[in-house]
Amino acid sequence: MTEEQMEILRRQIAAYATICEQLEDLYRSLTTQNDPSCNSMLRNNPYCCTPLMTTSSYLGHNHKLPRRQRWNPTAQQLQILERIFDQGNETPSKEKVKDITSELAKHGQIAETNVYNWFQNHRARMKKKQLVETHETKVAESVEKIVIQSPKKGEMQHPMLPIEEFHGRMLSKAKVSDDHLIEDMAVNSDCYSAYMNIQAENYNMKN
Amino acid sequence: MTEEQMEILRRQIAAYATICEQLEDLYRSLTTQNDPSCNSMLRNNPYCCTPLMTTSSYLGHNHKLPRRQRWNPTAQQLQILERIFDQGNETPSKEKVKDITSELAKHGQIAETNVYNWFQNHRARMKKKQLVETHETKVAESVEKIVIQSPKKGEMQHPMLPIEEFHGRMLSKAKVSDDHLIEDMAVNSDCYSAYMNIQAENYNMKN
DNA sequence: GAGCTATGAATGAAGG
DNA sequence: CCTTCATTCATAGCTC
Repeated sequence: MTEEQMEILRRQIAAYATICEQLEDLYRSLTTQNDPSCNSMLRNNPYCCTPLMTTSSYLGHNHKLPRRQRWNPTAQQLQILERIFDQGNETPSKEKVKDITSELAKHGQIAETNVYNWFQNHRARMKKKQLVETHETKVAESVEKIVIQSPKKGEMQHPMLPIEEFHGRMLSKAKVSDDHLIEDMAVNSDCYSAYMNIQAENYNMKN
Repeated sequence: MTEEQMEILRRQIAAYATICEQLEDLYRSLTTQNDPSCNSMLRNNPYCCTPLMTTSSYLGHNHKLPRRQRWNPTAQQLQILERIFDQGNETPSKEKVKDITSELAKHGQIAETNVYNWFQNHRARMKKKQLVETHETKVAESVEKIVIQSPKKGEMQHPMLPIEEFHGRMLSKAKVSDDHLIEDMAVNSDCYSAYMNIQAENYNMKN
């Protein structure tokens, strides 16, 4: 086989490689079912991407497997969305969604469903986050009131409270019902961690 | 403060750090309240994980106190999760997640969110793996049956089938319904890639 | 210490 | 709204 024949073969292969990619795209655009294997069909095939297959540049254009993408808010869009969300986080009406969408369209590609979904998701997920923040606030306040204020800054007046005594002090202030007791046990273990670390830092500051 | 005192303090802190983790686990095993903050109590506490906390090796065993930026299942937990997954890999309900979480809490730090995420990820990734394997099996079988057996080894009896003809041969055997037709289009693009590469390799072997 | 893979987590989207 | 899925991001752990 002559070098010229090899050259022809390479061109042919390159051409077919592109056709394959186009077939993949066609498949993706036709099917309504998302098929994750689709994306990696060529990539994971041991027969593909052999040295010969890298010659797709023979076709003259660098074909870049376009992927169907989901909306990704730009930084500006996010900023605006969060601002609107903060000033009244009720679900916006249809009219409001329209307005917001046209506003955001100035800063990038967007559709009304994107806005709607964003508010739904953001609201639900902020709500969950709220639980975490509530918990952390409890820890911070408890440590502030019960632990930090007792020793003077920069020194340790009493060496490390035993954990039982520490919990006793915390629980005596916190217990309301059994449920609350259990919850406060968790808060207390955090508080005690904080307590220990602060005490240790105080030691360090003296050295 | 003498160095000896510091040493005692460090040991004490390390011991209490472990106690705190155990308290956390206890809390998780007792509560049925969905509390996503639980997992990140120590992690998100600004007072934790200060330099002094890295001295946990003082406890004698090399428990390296990973900073737990994200949950890492223990071997036992993984084993249980996979067992549960295998006996019915539908997404577990909220109640089920709670039960599983309590069960796993006996074997180490965990939160309901972790369990939920694990099932989501595991299910999705098993499914994807399955599809890829199915696809690759199809490609291998098709290439074996239709492509490789036709030319004799080391030579090419007919130069490169045009892709239309190739697809015609493949589809005539594969078509069952419209859905299957579409899917097999994708398989065929892979098969043709394989076909081309094998033919090309045959050429190369002769040189 | 720069890539690579596995995988925990975050997020856009869809359906009920 | 709530749940769930598909996809993407991020990083811990590994290899060279």
